[in-house]
Amino acid sequence: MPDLRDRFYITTSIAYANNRPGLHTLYEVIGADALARWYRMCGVPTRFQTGTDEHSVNIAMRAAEEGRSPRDFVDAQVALFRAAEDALFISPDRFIRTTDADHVRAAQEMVRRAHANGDIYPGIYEGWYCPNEGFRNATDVTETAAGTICPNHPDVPLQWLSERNWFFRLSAYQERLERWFEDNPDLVQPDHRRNEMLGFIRGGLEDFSISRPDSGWGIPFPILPDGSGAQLADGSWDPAGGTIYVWYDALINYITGAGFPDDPAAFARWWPADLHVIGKDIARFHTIFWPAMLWSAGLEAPRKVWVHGWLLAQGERMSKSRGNFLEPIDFVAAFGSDGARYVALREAGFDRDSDVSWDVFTRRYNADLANDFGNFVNRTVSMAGRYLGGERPAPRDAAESPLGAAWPAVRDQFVAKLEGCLLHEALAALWEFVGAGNRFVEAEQPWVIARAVKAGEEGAAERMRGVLGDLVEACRLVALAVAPVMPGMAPRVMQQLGHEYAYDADGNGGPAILDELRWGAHAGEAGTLAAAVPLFPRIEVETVLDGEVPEAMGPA
RNA sequence: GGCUGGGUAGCUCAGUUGGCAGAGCAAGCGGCUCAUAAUCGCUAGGUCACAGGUUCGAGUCCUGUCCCAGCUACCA
Repeated sequence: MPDLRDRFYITTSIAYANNRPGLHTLYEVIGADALARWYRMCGVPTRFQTGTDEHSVNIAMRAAEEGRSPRDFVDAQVALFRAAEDALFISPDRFIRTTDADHVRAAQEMVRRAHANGDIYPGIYEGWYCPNEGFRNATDVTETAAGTICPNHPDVPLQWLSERNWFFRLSAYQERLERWFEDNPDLVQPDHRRNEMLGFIRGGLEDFSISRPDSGWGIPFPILPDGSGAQLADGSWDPAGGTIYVWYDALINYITGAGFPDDPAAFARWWPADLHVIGKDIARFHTIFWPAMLWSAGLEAPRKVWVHGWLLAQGERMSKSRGNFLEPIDFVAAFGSDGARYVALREAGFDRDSDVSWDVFTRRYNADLANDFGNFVNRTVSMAGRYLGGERPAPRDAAESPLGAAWPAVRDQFVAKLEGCLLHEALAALWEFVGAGNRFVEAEQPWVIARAVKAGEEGAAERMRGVLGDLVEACRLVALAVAPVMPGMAPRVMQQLGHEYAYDADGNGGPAILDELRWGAHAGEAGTLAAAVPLFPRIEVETVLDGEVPEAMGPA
C-alpha cells in the first residue's frame, strides 16, 4: 500500500536541448509519468516536472551553425520535445526550461547562498581543451607524437587552457554525504548504484567549478571575483562575471519548479522532492553534487533518487551520435500512444540496461496487448453482450470466485513493485492475472453454459451471470490498475464495460484508486455494456518488416 | 590496473537459508470456438561460462581461469 503523504513531487532529469528527442531519452519520462499518474490516482496531490536543459556553449554553436539565435534554436528543439511528449501522453504539471525567467533567478539565488555560506571561491580551472567538445578528462586524452589528442577528434590538437572560475567546496561535505548515504539506505536506488556513489564519496571529494567565461548564452554569474554583485545599475549583468556552469544551472530546475525562491509557500509545500528519476550517467551529480549544493543553501536534500538504466540496441547504448535510436513519433505510429508506453516500460527493466529492438517490442505488443489483454476484454464484452443482452453482470463475492480470491495478492504485488519503481515487474504481476482470466474462461466455457441455459437447466442462468460478472470485474480491475501506464486505454475499456471513468486526462480528480481496485467495488451498480471493439489491433510482423521501420532499429 | 555486479533452455530472465534445473516469448503437436488465425492444454532433453575443491548432495559455498557490464569527477 502506498505511503499516503500529503503530496508527492516527482521529477525527471531535464533533456539536453542540443538534439531532437529519441525514445531512449523519453523512456525515463514515460516511467516517471506513469508513477506521477499513479500517485494522482491515489488521491495524493502530485507535482510532476520534466523539461529541457538549454544553456551551454555547444548549443550556442549549434545555433550558429544553423544561422539562428540560440533562443530560436532551443525554441524549435523544445517544440519537438513537447510534440513527442504529447504523443506519448506525458502529463507534466510543469515543463521547465532552464531559460525560464524564474529558473534564472533560482540559479542565481543558489549561487548567492553558496557564496554567503563561504562554499564558493575563485580558483583556476585548467586542463586539455578540445575545440569541439570543451574540456576533456585527463583519462580521455591520448599522447601521440603529434601532440595530445582526444579520441573523438584525432586531427585536432588539444590545447592546455587555464580559466579563472568559481569553485564549489564539495570537499567540505564529504562526511555529511557519507553519513547521509549510510543513514538512508533507500535514498539512492537500486543498491548497486548506491554502492557506487558511496564508494565514490569514500574515495575523496574534490571541489568542482561552477562558472565559465561569458559565452553569451548562459545564466549570468551574479557575483564578481571580488565578491561584489555583478548586476549593473540598468539591471543587466556584468559580462566579467561570466556564466553559471552546468550543474548550478541544470540541477537547480528541481527547486525552481517547486517555487524557489519566488514562492516560499509553494516551496515549503513541495520541497524536498519525493523522487528524482534519472539515468545512470548522471547519478553522481544528482546524489553527491546536488545534496551538497542544497545543504549549502540551507535546503533539504531530495528524499529519493531512482537511477534507471539505458535502452540498448544490439548491446550498445542508444544515442543520437551512434544513430541507433528510435524516433518517438515512429514508435507511437506503430504501437499507439498506450502501446508505446506499455512496451517501453514492460520490455525494459527500470532498474537496469535492457537490450530492445523493434522485433521484441512488436512481439511484446502482440503477446501482451493484442492477444492476452485486448482479446480478454474483447471476448468478455462480446460474450456478455451475446449471452446477457448487454446488461452488466455483477461479480460474485470474492469467496465464491477464483478470480476474486486471487486478485488481492496480485494487486498488492502490483502496487509494491510500482511504488518500488520496478515498473516492468509491476506489469508482469498484473499480466499474471490476465492469464488467470483467460484460463478461467476456458475452465468455465460460457458457450457451454449458454447451451444449458437454452435447454432450461436449473441454475445455468445464474452461473452464466456469475462467471461473466467475474470476467467483467477482472477486466475493470486490470484496466484501472494499468491506467497510469496506458491512460488512453482505460476509459475505453470502462466505456465498453459500462463503467464510469472518473479521472481527468492527467489522472487527477477521481476517487482514490485503491478503493476502486477492490474486487466488487461497484458490484451493486447497474450498467450496460457497449459493443466489443478491439483495443489493440494485432501488428503483423510482415508489415513491420516491409517498411516504416526506422533504419537504425530495423531487422539487421 | 582497482572496486562492484554478472555469465542458467533459440530470445528475455527467475532461481529464496546448498537437496530431484523454472517462467514468459518464439517453435511443434492437440483441443475449443466466446474472441483480434485469438485462447486453453501438452511438448522443449539447457556440460546452469570453464577447471578444481568442500559436502551424502552445489546453479546455489570456496579457489583459480576466461568473457561481459558498471564505477574509477567537472559531457548535458
